[in-house]
Amino acid sequence: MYPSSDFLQQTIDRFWETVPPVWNIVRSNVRSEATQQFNITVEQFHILRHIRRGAHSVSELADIGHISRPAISQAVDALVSKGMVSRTQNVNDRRYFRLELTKEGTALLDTVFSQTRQWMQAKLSTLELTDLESIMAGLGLLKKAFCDK
Amino acid sequence: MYPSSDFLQQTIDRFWETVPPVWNIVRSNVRSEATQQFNITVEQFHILRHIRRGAHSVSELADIGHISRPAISQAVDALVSKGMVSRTQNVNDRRYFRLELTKEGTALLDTVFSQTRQWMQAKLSTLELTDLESIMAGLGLLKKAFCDK
DNA sequence: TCCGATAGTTAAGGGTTGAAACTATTATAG
DNA sequence: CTATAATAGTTTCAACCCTTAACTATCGGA
Repeated sequence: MYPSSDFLQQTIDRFWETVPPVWNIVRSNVRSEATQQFNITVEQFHILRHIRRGAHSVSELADIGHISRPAISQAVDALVSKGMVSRTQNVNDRRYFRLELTKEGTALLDTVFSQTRQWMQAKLSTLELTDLESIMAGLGLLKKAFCDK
Repeated sequence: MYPSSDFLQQTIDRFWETVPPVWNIVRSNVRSEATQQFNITVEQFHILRHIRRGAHSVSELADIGHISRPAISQAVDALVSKGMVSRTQNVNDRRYFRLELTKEGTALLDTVFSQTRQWMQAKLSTLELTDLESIMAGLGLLKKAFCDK
């Protein structure tokens, strides 16, 4: 047991007192932006984000977001009927449907994301550069510990 | 603009690619532990945790978790009817109801939390002590930036 | 050709959520 | 000492999310 078990405990406690509340705060900010202006839910916003970042299928989205495929499928369906995402069947392997953002979807994502970014910037701008570096490093390690392999 | 705007962007990007997936992973782990053994949902687990940490009213729980009072109220209700939480009216100010864990609630929380902790320990034990310190620091700053004031 | 794997969907059921309106109780202003 | 405002908490409601299980369609290899 390399890292002292005590310190591990404290880190886990810190996780619990930080991640859920912070995520709820960010989430409700996104919700108010996205819902009021575009009638888009937070989960749908997530999906738009991931599609732009290169996830082009339901399964990929499910893997990345660690959510079940049916959940993704339903959300994508909503986005397609809203005209934010297009779904085109692959010709070579017809099991695949390639998801792409439409022009409207891109515009929506740009708007909501830049508003959210601005809000997050305001929050984070209370910190020094070294603090940001610290957050960057900490999150990177957290991601590594939980998401890798 | 002290911290370079660029680095701020990168930090925000890192946030988005880390927090939601990590939280989903942890969430589904808790869900499978708590649901299968005790028929308790993740949100109810949260509430038990916070009550033990000293939140003894619906409003406090709502503030801490950044969730609406009605949502808390309903979840607490479920926990009371499951016998995990007791609700007693304050004699001096009868608007208040003090929430406490019952013996069963404490036992449940102990079990689920220790299982979750074990699982998280396994994940985090791939890291060095300095990495843990880094996570601890980063999360602390994140909490400060988003939750304070 | 048949069987197993893969992509995705549908169906059903339980939970969550926030807004708005409501009750009950206490504090405060006049 | 009332009228009013503030606070704690609940109920209702409508929309939503997620999971499991079962299903369709398609592909790939034995």
